[in-house]
Amino acid sequence: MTKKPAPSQPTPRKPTPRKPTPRKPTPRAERAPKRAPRAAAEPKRARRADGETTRARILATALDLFRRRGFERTTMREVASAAGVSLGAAYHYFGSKEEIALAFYREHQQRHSEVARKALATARTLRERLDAVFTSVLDVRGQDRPVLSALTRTALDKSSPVSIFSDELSDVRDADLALLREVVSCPEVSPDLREPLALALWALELGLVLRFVLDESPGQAMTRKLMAGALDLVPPLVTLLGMPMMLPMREQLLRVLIDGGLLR
Amino acid sequence: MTKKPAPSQPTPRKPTPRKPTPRKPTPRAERAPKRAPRAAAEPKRARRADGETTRARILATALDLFRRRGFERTTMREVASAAGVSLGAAYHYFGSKEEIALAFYREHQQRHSEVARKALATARTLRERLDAVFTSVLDVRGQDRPVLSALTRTALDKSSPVSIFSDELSDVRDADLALLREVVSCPEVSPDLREPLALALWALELGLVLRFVLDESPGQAMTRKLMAGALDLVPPLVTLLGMPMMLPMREQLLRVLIDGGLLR
DNA sequence: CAAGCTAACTGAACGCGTTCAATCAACGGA
DNA sequence: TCCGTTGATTGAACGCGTTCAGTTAGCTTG
Repeated sequence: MTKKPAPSQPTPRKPTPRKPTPRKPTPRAERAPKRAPRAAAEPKRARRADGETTRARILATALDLFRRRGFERTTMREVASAAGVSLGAAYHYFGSKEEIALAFYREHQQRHSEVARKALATARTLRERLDAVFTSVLDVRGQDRPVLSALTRTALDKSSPVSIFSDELSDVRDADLALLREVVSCPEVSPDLREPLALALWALELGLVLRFVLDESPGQAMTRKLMAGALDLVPPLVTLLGMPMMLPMREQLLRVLIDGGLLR
Repeated sequence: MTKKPAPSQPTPRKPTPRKPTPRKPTPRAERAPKRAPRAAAEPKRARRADGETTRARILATALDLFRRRGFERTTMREVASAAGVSLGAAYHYFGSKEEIALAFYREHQQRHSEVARKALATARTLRERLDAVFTSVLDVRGQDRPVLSALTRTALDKSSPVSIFSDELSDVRDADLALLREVVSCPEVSPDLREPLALALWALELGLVLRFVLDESPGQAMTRKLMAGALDLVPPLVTLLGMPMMLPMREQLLRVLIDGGLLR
């Protein structure tokens, strides 16, 4: 059933590009240990799973397939059937394939924050602190480099909700920036220089990760060297910027960043 | 005809992601004025057009549709039928939809080179010269900003032949870099600083264009301000870098760029 | 002129992401 | 007890990019 032949219109029926995404399952409260109320002694799986569980299962299955086969080569049909649900069910929980990738990226960011903060705890100098964050970001990203390289293509697309610049990912951005704000919170950096420096370091991190993802040298040795060099360069640069003769330039730089909508 | 039901394999039949692109029509030599040898007096269009012409027609049609409807909303079927050819013919000349976009991008680069070089001819100071290039890039890109914003997503994808970093676009990259090398070829910049500075300015240009494409402020005023600020900042920075006290830092920076595979 | 070759061209079919009308299961009142 | 609501779930269908087995037109060569 579900007839809808209507072969009269060969023109595209969908004028909107792709933006609906009005999904919002999130049942919010976990419903007790989950047991059938009538046939309480039934050992086999509940016929109707609760949403949270199914969502988690789809996500885990998808991430596993992404890692093993890559993002592009994994189809939504594979994800659905490997997770034991129908294709439609997958779309009930995730608005698009990219939205699953977003969850993937979130997981990465979280792991990075954890590892980096642990390393930051014992780091004293600016160089050590920056090293803690940059090394850990490459280490964490390195485990899924092939998958990430397939996702860079969506990272810049502002029409996609999966862009680094989208509102949906603002929390990830903020978490990353927070990490770098911690890095610059040390006596070597004068307070009024901290905010713009954190921003600059965030941009540097983005570039470094991009270079890392594209780096085909064995073990990504190129990017590791680049990182080491950047680490050596930043502290002297900060010292230089802190000198009194640099004040006019510093003020100009700040004005530019603010006028350009990048700061404050 | 052309039967091939084979419904036995629900698994994807195409293990390779998408990379063939072995196209190479280019008949190379234009075949005389093109006229039917037997019915010489026939006024209607030749039944079989020559490849170059058809290719150009498809390209022009596609660019027009991209500009009017956007890249995503334009389908290959629309392009083909608007150009008066079959779908297959379009794929005979262009390996993919993105490959047409690549031609689009090439056209942009060419226009930019022309405009910028004209402005460069009368520019003396470093600031004026950089202004010539940066202003013209925003002016040229500005005309197709909406279309370009749909293409940023492919710009970073190394698996796509349309990435800025792909071999297919190396000529465009080189042309852009050449422009910036011209910018730094002035007495204000010491010769050994020119190459790394050109590279840095190229990166700055990329970032500026990205900001421009994402900039939703009216007239992209934000990005224009940002550009003006950057223009004010670069010459003093160059002067500073040229000072003797900066020599060790300069050498270190150079070593880093070379080690990181970004220079030389 | 026939045979052979090659580039131009065709359109049906495929696989994939995505949509949607419909069905089903569980719960909360009346 | 039945009814309405809500969310989980299904799978057929759609549109699109892309592929490919053909066909056709125009040439070169014998």
